[in-house]
Formats: sequence, structure tokens, C-alpha cells
Amino acid sequence: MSTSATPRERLLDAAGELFYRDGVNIGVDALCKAAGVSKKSMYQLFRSKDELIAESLASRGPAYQTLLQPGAEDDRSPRERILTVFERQDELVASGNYLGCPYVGTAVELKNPEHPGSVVARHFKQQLTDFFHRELVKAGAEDPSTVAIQLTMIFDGASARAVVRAQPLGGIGAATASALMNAAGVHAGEFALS
Amino acid sequence: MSTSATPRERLLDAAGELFYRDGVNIGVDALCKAAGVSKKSMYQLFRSKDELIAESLASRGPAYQTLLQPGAEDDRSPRERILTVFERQDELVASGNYLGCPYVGTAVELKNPEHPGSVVARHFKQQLTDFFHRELVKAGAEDPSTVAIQLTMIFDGASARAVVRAQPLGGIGAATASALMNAAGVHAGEFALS
DNA sequence: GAAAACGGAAACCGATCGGTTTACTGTGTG
DNA sequence: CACACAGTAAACCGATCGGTTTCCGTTTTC
Repeated sequence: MSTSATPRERLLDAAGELFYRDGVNIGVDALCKAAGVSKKSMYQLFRSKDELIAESLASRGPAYQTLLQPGAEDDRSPRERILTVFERQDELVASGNYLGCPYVGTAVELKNPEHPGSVVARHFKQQLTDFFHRELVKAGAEDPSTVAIQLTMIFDGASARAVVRAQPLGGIGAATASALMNAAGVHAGEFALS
Repeated sequence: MSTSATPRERLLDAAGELFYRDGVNIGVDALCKAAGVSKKSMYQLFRSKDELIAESLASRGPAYQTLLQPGAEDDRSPRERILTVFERQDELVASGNYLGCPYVGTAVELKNPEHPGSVVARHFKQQLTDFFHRELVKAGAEDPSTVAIQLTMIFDGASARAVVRAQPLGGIGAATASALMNAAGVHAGEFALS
């Protein structure tokens, strides 16, 4: 399984998994061993462990985004597309071994907002907010900027709940997002100017 | 300042601060040095570092609760009492050096829901939800159990936002809680049966 | 086929990890 | 006075930390 990809890919994959599962304090030795890569190679591919943290987070961004957000070919209503994010989060939690949003979790562990990993986390969260914002504009929401932020907060709040409770969410995220969108004038099946 | 309290109190104080500021991976040596307590004393006061993590979290619970929740003497409406929590969170973030809810943060770092520290975190979060629930019942909310959970999620979502953005929240938590309570039939100045 | 680059295994560095132990200094208490 | 107790300082333990270096085999490149 491992020797097929390049050392860089193997490292990014192993780092993404182990930093998430064990936290950013896992040792470089364990990381390299899991990736089947020597420390020498690692340190000539990445300047430091901190850079590897940031790069592994960034490299998993697109896949994580695809996992949560419906694609452009999904032509359901903006409201349903937004709720899809929360339903997929629900499934992710229910599938077990969910340890919270990797980006928020890493930012929490790093403590330092200027750490390159924290910068990546900030960027990813903004992308999620941007997705919500696009859909809310399509739905003709009154204040899409505020509601997009609120939906992101609900997403992270549901994530926090899943972590501290270590139990399935039971649809509470989608229910909350739904209630909030109702309050913001985004109703079922509604499109702007239609 | 430090030698006045007992070694146990000094340790719990230093642990509460350093585990929050630097994460639970801070070393026992640094902890004892900050507390002015020898490692020998520490290890005969606490079975292990893990136990110290849990005990320090638990010992700060009441103060943190008092910091966020209005006291019983505050006779404003349940809705206003609930919003007070989010306003105080806002102030906490604005005052700087906010690194997220200590309980959620520790649970995230520990990764293990059976860790004694995670158990304390779960208990504290339940207490916050219980506070919301009591106020919602007083206000005659339709589904107080669900809304109490949703408010807790908004609290933790706002906390996550503060961490990843490293900026003031600007009242977004209270605004979201407000919108959600409106949707749940909890309006300004409203008391049940009055 | 020679040379250069790639990359893994492992030793090595000083520092720190969680935890134990020894030695010593107070501070009462009989 | 003697004794026990509480507590600090510091050495000590094996393991691991992030990071560097040496060695050597394999692959690519001309």
C-alpha cells in the first residue's frame, strides 16, 4: 500500500491521519515510521514538523470539502444543499472515531494563531463559510454574510458536542441549521427571484 | 504570591492556567516549577498527571460557571439571562488571550472520551446545558431540551470561531442565540404563565 | 559503465517526557 | 531532646522529543 506513492505523498497521508488521531504532539519518528519514510527524507521535503502540520492539513482540504459539500451537479435547492453539509457531518460522527473537525482541532492544539497550521485552518473554515454564503445568496437570504457565519458556528458547535459527548449527534446540527434558516427567511424549495 | 496557599491549591491553580495556555502536553517539571511545588509532593497529592488534569479542570468549574452565568439574584427575564452567557463569552474573547472553552479544548486534546479529564469536560458542558434548560422552562419554551442543546452548540461554535479567527466575536453568539430563541417561541420579556 | 541523485536505516545530539528516589530542611509534637 | 511529618531540591530512570548526520544500497541519467 505505502511504497507506491512518492515519499511526500506517503508522509502527507500518514501525517494527516496521525496528527488527527493522536494530536499534533505525536513524534516525528512515529510519523516517519508509519509513512515508511526516513527522517532524512522528511526533513529535506519539509523544513520542519510545523510545516508538515500545515501542509498535511492543506493537502486534505479538497477531499474534506468534497466529503461535506454537495457538488455543483447537485441541483437541489440552496437550503437542501446547505443541510447536506450537516447531514454528512452527522454520518461522519455516527461512523465512529470522530475526533472533531481536524482544522478546528489543530488550531485548538496549536494555541498560536500565527502557526502555519492555524493559518491553514482559518483558510479552510473561511471556505466553508463561503460555501454557505454562496448558497444563501442563491436562496435570496436577507443577510447572507451573517447567516453564513452562524451556520459555520453551528457546524463547529455540533463538532464540539460530538467530541465531548462521544455519541452520535442525532440530526441536531441539521435541525439547528434548519431553524436558523427559517428565521433568516430561507425556506424549503425557495430560490431567489423564482 | 504563591507560597500562601497550600501546595495542592498552588498546583491546581498553576495546572489550570498552564494546561489551558500551553495544552495538556506541557511537562510536569514546568508545572511544578510554576506552582513552587516539588515533583515528590505533586505525586503524593495526585496519582498521575492525568488525574491532575481532571482535578484542575474540576476545580475551576465553579469559577468559570460564575463567570458565564448570571446569579440567582439577577431577576431579568430567562431570555436575558441566557443572552448574558453569550455576552460574557464575547467579553472574554475581546479581553484577549482567549484560547477556547477550556473543557472542550481539553477534550479535543485528550482524544480519549474515557480520560478522567474528558469526563469532567462532559460534566461541565452538561451543566451549561442544564442552565439553559432551566431558563427555557421558565420562559415556557416549546421544546426546552432541544433548544438547550442548540444554545450549547452555539456557545461552542462561537468559541471555535474565536479560536480559529483570533479576533473578537462582535456579538455573533448572542445574535445567533437570540434568533434561535425567537424561532423557539422565547421572546423578549416573556415568562411562562404571565 | 561511470557519476550523480534519491532515499532508507540507524546512530547521534541535547533536551525533555512522566515518574521515582534520595537527601535535606524546616516545623511542630511528645 | 528526640521523633515524626511535610515539603523542597535535585539526582536519577528509561523513553521520547525535534532535528542532524553518516553510511550504504538503488535508481536514474548521460
